[in-house]
Amino acid sequence: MSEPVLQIAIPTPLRRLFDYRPPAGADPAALQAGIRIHVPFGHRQVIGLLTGITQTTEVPQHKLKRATAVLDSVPVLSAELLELLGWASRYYQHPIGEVMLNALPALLRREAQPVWRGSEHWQLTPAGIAAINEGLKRAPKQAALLATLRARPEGINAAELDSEHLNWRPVLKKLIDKGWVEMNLRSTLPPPSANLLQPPALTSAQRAAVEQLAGQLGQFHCSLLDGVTGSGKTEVYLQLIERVIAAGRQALVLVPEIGLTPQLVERFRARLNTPVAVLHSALNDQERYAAWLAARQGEAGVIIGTRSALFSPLPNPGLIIIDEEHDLSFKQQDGFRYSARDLAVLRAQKLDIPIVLGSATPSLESLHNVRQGRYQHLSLPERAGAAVFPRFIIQDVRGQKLEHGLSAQLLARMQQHLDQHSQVLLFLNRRGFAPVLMCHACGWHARCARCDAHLTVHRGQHKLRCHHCGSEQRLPGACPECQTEDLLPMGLGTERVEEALQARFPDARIIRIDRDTTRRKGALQELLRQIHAGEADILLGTQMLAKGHHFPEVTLVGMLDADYGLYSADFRASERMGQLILQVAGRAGRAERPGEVMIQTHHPDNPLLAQLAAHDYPAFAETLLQERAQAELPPYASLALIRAEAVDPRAALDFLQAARQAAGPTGSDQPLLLGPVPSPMERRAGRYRAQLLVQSGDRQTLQRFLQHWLVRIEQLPDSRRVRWSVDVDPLEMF
DNA sequence: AGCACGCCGACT
DNA sequence: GTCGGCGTGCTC
Repeated sequence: MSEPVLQIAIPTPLRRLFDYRPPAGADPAALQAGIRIHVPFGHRQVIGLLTGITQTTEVPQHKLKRATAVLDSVPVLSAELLELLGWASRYYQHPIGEVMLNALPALLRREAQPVWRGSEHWQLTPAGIAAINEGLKRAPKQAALLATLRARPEGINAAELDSEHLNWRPVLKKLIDKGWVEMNLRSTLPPPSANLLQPPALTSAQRAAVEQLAGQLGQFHCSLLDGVTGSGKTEVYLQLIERVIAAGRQALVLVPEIGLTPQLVERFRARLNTPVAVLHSALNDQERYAAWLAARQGEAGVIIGTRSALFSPLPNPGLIIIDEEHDLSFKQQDGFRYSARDLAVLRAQKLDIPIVLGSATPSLESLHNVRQGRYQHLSLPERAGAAVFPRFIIQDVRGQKLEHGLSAQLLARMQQHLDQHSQVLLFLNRRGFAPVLMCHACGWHARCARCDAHLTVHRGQHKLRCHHCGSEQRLPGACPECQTEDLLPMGLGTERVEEALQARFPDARIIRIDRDTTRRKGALQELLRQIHAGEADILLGTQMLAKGHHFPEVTLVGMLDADYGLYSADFRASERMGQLILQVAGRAGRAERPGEVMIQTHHPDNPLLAQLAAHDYPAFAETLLQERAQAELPPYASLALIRAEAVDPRAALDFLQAARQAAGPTGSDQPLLLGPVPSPMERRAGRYRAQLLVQSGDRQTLQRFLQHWLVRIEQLPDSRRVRWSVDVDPLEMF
């Protein structure tokens, strides 16, 4: 009898599995698909994943090696996940070994037998409690930290402290030295709260949605929960999850990167009678492994996380929720370029459980799926509570003299709202002081040495910075070409608007929120706290300000420049602009004072703006869908984008040209190849970039084509001298 | 991607 | 004489 052959996924960019003989003396019963296994690979030992067992192999006997050791007694990937990942590897054309191993927590990728040591958290000691009662007048920082600790008798970890305190470590050290605080290691998730909050009353639409969805638990259903901002989608999720937990099953909740805030997690923990495992980028490897274990052991009834949490083990699957399903962060933008939203739908289907895609501004893809009858449509048309929709004002700024980007009308309205002690929110999707620095004498522009881009002026830090490669230099005092000291910052950024606002409204307290003001850990949380505490009058920011946060005191929203999305090279720009405008608008308005949204534009007659202003997202989406259908773009066609980059100016284009040749003749039943062309920003970080677009009306056709074509591309002589990648269903077209 | 092998230039 | 440059080839 011959030995079985193990098919192993190896973390390498090679697009295949590798065959091995079983480890010496291995128990055949121990060789289950989904276990990790040590194997010799080339000249090193690696951790691979057993995906299957066969009896035959094409590999010649002399090449076939013996695996070294079985590492797991229980599979780390269930059959269900193995199948999903195999499918994803084929669909996204990404090497199977990288796909499989990436689905595991880093600790399992690296270590044969990781040890869970527990995560650090801190608690007050009885002496600490006594100290608070005595009062600490001379040490305000210590007092503040003690207050936080007192509010969390079950203990608080580093990530949570980061969100509430700046530079807390030295202060904490003092408290530990005094014996007021002790560090403990927690081995499991915090247990569910002893006194859970009661669910609030639902609106009729919320109740209808919950009932409809609850009636469908136990089998696959994909529903689009189309709920305007403020309509209470989260409450629908919570009540649905309560039923899933009551049935002894698990719910997986995926949220966008910026959506996963401590407040959201708190809300889940305060309501749900189950341990909640949280997976996000700020976790260290130990914490990530702990959350993964809690999911796999079924201890966590809810797993909430960003994109990669999709691959969490779910021994008792009951429900998947994708919140803000239109959000771009569900698509990974490098390496394994998967869409967590799309794969989640497939996972739910394979698990035969329901999935809910929630959004106030659904993606055109999802709306299309509703029309095709693939998704069920549930809508929450009203804002919960007494909140009213804001009124839109389309402000024509053509020919107007703008004061640092602000029209007279917007300034006047701001004054009105500020006089009524309301908050005003201004949105400008450009950070820094000015996007261009020009010499008034000779016309010189500050350009990045490594990119085809202007350098942005950051006046506060006296820097010129490239927003594409991150390089920076001192702000010059004089033109490097003609030495004239007459350099003009041109155009607007949030920093400049902030300065202008401060001059225009000297008494207003202004808070700017963009990547520059929130870089420090915990800085965003602190600014948000100030806003909620009413310590701000004007909020100014980039899209960070638009997503996920709720500002009940804001009654006026101003979009300084809505035009960039209307006529862009990227066919998705207008969809995104619309979603952003409605999201920003959703920040305004509450019971007593309905909000206003002023949109400054040079295209006041654009029908898309009119549809948004009428709160008619369906009509807006319909217009865009018709455009997409006409242009044969997604969701009416499938796309794949091959990107290439190289230091040599011609290499990327030449490589893609060769790739195009390698595709052979294109018939009418074959996908269309468009390009290669230089990328919209050809040079970035010192590399020249190009792209080749593949388009087909049929997904399957595109799949089959890519599968054969990529093998040929890999055999091209330049395929190792040029950095290249495939992006199936690309969202960003450059 | 790693990693080793291999064949030509300037060094203790 | 050899250290090391990165081209080329392989990974069951």
